[in-house]
Amino acid sequence: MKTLQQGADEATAAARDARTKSRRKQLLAAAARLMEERGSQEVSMQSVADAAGVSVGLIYRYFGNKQDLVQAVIVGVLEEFSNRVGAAVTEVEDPVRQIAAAFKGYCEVIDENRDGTILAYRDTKTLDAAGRSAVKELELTTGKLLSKAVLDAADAGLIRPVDYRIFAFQLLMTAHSWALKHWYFSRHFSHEDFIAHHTALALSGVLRPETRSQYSDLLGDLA
Amino acid sequence: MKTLQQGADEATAAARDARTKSRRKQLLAAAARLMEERGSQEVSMQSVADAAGVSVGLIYRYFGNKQDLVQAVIVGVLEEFSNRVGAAVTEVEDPVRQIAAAFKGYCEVIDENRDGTILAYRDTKTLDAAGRSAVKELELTTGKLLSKAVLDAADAGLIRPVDYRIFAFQLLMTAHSWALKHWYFSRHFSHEDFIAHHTALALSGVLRPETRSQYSDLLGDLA
Amino acid sequence: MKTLQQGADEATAAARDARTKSRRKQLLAAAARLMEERGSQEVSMQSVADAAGVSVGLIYRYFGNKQDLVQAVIVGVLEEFSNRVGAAVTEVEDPVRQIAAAFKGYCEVIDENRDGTILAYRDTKTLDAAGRSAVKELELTTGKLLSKAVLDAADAGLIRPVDYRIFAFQLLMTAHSWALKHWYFSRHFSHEDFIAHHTALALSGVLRPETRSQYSDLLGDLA
Amino acid sequence: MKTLQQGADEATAAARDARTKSRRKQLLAAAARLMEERGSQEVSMQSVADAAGVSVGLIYRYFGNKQDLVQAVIVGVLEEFSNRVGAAVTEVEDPVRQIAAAFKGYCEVIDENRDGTILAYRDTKTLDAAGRSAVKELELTTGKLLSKAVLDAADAGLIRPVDYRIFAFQLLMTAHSWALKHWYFSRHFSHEDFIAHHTALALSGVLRPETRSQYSDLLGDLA
DNA sequence: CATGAATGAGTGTTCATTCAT
DNA sequence: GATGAATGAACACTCATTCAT
Repeated sequence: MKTLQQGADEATAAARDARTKSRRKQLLAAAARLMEERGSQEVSMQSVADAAGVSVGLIYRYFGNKQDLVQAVIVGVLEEFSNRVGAAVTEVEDPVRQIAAAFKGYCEVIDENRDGTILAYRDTKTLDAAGRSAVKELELTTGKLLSKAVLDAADAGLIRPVDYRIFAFQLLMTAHSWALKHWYFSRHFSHEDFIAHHTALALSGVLRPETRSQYSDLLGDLA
Repeated sequence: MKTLQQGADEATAAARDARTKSRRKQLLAAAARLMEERGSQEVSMQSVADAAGVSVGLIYRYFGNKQDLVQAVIVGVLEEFSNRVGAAVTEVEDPVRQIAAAFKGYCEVIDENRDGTILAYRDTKTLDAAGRSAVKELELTTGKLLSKAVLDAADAGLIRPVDYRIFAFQLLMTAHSWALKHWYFSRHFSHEDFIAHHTALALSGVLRPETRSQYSDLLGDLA
Repeated sequence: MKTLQQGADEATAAARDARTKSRRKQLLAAAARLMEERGSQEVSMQSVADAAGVSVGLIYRYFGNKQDLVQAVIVGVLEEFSNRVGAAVTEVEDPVRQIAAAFKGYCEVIDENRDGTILAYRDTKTLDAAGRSAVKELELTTGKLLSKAVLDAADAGLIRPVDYRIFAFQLLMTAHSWALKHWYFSRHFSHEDFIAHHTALALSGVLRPETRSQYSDLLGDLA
Repeated sequence: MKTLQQGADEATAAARDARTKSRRKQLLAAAARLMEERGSQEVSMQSVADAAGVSVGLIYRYFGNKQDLVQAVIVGVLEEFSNRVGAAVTEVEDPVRQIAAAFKGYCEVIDENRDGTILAYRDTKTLDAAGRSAVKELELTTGKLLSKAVLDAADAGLIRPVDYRIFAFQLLMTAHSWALKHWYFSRHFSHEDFIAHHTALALSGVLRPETRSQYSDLLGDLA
């Protein structure tokens, strides 16, 4: 049985924990906003503090040093990517349509956080070995969501015998390219068109002739 | 008619010009080496001077400031890319094989300068508007070499009606991905395999059914 | 006559007082350990709190600021010195042997707290005027224990007419030097040898020729 | 034979070298003044720069970091000590009078740089292992000047068989004590008296009975 | 043309101290 | 009494840039 004091201690400990978590989030959000805008190197700890409305010293209670903060921002971005793609995949049954859904989902997350994507590309190099590993791990996790769908489609005999890693990572890179080459693509295509074109192009490369007709809605002009 | 003095002046002017150019190259080479290795932010002007065996002050005679130097390095990298890809394209006749040749050429240049590729991705953002424009322009130039081949193939009725910009930029990005995701691809594929797989995948997506057989050597397992 | 309440108040007041004192001791002990190890400048208030198992804020209830804490640590060290030397002196009768006993006692206390000795030397300067005075006062107190023995020996006609302050402080400094120059002395002498040599040297300088033979046990080779 | 250019190069190189040396001295002097006054920890690099009339950055061209600067200051102090004591010793013949001269010389240097002495005591601990070694080495060097005289005196049969290291280091510590306990000694003694008293006390401890009369001028009241 | 000493604003980081709980 | 989150001034150190020589 708990004494009153223990109950109170637990309550305050829980409250403190909650505050700690929200502080972290607040700092992370401020840092993410600035770093996505300018790149981590151009963001000083002081500017993060200012943006978050706290003092510099406080950041160091939540993140050991700047590199830790940068890593947390990047990991945060990638985690959200992974979560949302996971959700997108599970909403469909047909493996080929799963591929399309995952790709679409990924493209959409990327679009909503283009700056985060670019940040991950630019600043992963500044992390230490552990940080880089963590980032790669997350990317692999996301990649596996796609690989799974590709393997399922292959097992079902719906697609040609393509190397699933080549194909899956190609899709990932394509999604990234919307952020990385936005200056070019956005000049010529809406994001929907970009997704449609690339979905068609990718599937057109792997679908078996006899199954193409089932997916003519995805193939567009390439049907 | 030229006086002797004028002749002498011209001669020295020319000599000076030559010396200026070689100094620039020397500085650029030193800067490129260091920046590709560590990223431009991690390279100090002093370290460039040391690597080039000159004084810091001298760099400022050839490049207005650090950003100028970074820009010159990146532009240098991209120019070499462009030149070498141009050479690769013109060596074949068949438009489809031109596409394959250009892609292969690009991949090879990228492979030989993976660090330069990454540098261009990481540090273009630090340039001013003019610098970024210059870089984009160069990338477009390279892209056009591919686009041209794609359009020719389409005109010849060899491929399906794919958007040539989507397809061409896709090939560029794929080549880049060898550098950008080298940690992943090199784990599973030799560079030759990487090229072969991606060539097959890309062409498989656009070749018309009736022409596929002509290019079965390029399509590999996807033939 | 005391009311029950008053009695209770006194009891709790006494209890509080006791708790206060033990808290002070606990903090002081933690601080002393750390500061003797690393020097006061290298010890943060947070690290003292951690070592004592309390919060930072609590330290400020017992010591106004860091300087107060440092001062209390140093004073504590010196007080212990004084107490222990006092005990050593009173255990002998013969004034000359008192000198030797006091010196030996002091050397032993120093040896047992070499770090404390060094701390007092290093960090007294960081104290304010009041702190420095307090420290000097304590040192004088200790010095007087020796001076007294010296004066007694002089009164008894056992030693030459040496300036007692010069002689007494010399002994103090010699004892300190075991801590201050430990890197040197410990390389060549055990602590017992150190004491023996210095006792002999010091007494040899002041003993009258006619009394030397009584103390040949203390004079060693110098007898 | 030297070309004109080579001659010019050498001239400028020499001039630069001279300027470099004087800059170092200037910075060292400024740093020494401040650090002797307040202790190295209380002196910021900025304050050294200000005192020397230069910018902070410049200090780092001459001293790798703050610790290097502190070490250079302490070493500078000790080197001067050593030099000046060396000069004092060589001016006399009689070994016993050499001891007295060296001690007197040392006391005088200490008196002229009491703050430097204290600095060496306080801040040697903040140096790294290499720095501490360098400092100890210098102290040993100075110690040897005294040891030599002591050994000579022993060889000449002028003094009792005292351990020369104990005796020599005792003299060093005594000289130091003028700086370390200046608050006490200066209250009671002029520096001359301090030297006279301690010379007498030290020699009285080691002189053989039959030689005392030769040095009655040094023994004072203890004669 | 070439040097490199000199500048000084700016960075990441620490830590004594306060105060709401 | 006791906590520890929060503050912010201070620090050591870096580096792009300038300019007298």
